[in-house]
Amino acid sequence: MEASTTKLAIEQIAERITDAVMEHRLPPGIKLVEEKLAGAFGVSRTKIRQALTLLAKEGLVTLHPNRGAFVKRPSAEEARDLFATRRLVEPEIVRNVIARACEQDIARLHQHLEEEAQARATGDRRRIIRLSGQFHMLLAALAGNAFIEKLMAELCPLTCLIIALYDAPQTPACPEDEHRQIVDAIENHDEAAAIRLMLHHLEHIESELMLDAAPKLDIHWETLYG
Amino acid sequence: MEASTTKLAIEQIAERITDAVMEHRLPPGIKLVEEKLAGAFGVSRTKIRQALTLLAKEGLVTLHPNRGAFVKRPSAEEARDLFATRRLVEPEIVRNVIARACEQDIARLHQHLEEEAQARATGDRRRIIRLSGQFHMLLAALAGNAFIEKLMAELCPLTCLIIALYDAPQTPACPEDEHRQIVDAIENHDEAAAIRLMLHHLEHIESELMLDAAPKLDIHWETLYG
DNA sequence: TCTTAAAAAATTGTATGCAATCCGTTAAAC
DNA sequence: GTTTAACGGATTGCATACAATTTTTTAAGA
Repeated sequence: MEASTTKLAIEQIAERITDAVMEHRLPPGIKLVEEKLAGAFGVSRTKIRQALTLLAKEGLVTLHPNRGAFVKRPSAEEARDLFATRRLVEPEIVRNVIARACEQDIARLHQHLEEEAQARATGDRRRIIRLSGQFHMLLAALAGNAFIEKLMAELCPLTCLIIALYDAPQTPACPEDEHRQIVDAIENHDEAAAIRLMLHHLEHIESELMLDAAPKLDIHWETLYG
Repeated sequence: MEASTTKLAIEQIAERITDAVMEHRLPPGIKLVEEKLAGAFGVSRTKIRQALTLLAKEGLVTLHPNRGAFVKRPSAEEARDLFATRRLVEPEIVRNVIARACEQDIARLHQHLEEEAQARATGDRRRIIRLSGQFHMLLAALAGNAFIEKLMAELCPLTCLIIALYDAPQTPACPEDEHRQIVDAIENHDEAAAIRLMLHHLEHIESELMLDAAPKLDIHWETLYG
């Protein structure tokens, strides 16, 4: 979120804020002060304001009138709705990818798995979390339906947020081989297996959350910039 | 789109523009000049601009840098993607409504059917088109999943747009009884029938479009305000 | 008459300034 | 000591002014 020399479009600003949320650098509930962001990005408040309305539409940010913008704190019910939606949509994504993917697409998937493995090897937890989400966004992109792709582009950052809020203290990040197994099944055109693995993967993520417990209340200022 | 005395929030501005699109008052491809809208709504361009970025995110408007905002002209491929998405999502909506709907919800559905019948009786074609879309939005709202509701709130106006672009010249609006039959099946908790009717309804709408022909090219200025 | 070039008008992109609102602090009252 | 009121600073909401860009108009040339 450091100032940049090139002029940023509002979508790019929104994207950088989204990345920060996905990497848990901006925790749920934190206030996004317009002037601070304007300074950080080297633009006027006008553009920040537009970026924030965009993010609010996306659902990543909550706008309280006259009080400002805050990173969303999804309720447990929203979290359940989100996973229900993903369980509906992602099997369809898998079906479409199997039906449409060319060699180049498969190569991109392998490349992504490689990046994930690398992030795991270096222990870069933030990158691991973001890449985990982006795996599903990549799949959605390869499925070739613009609306479903856009939906997943919203649901994935929100999922990261939910994990930040409801994750058990010392849960390890999603096991890498679940992603790899899904790619394997896709490559083998084994639709049933791919869907089963995807659903299992989603249920696995959701089951490790503590959706019945109260969400984490406080922002962990000490490690915010750690 | 006339000027108003009360101060409009940007969401309300976006909503009024959406309504105008749904009622085919703003045809696909038309340019939305910021100053004109600002005058019409009695606000400054700043707010119009935010409303337009919102609508662009929603997919109802296309933003060409330095050239302005235009009501979207969805391609045939986008139209097919849209219906594919609706065929995926709306059966789930029907399932959830059957599982969750209380008497009050059913009453709202009946009330809506009544409004549709009334619009049909008075021959108010614009209102018929908008209400047809809003029937599906109402169902989505009753399904109780915020993400699916939001998705449908985007897909329905776009569907109206697609109908404006690809509809056969003298196709009558969707037969009313298809909506009524769906509500009947929901009331009877007949999930299989409700889903079958919904899919049939969607296929019916899509099949009457001329997605293989070139979209209507020009804006019909003569009847724009007719 | 058609094409090209230049000037003018219209429109978008961005920053800034000011009013309205909210938040935290201090002071007063009970 | 606790609650309430009022002040000052900070922040948001909005309109406006100006720069950058595009579109339209006008004029000249082939």
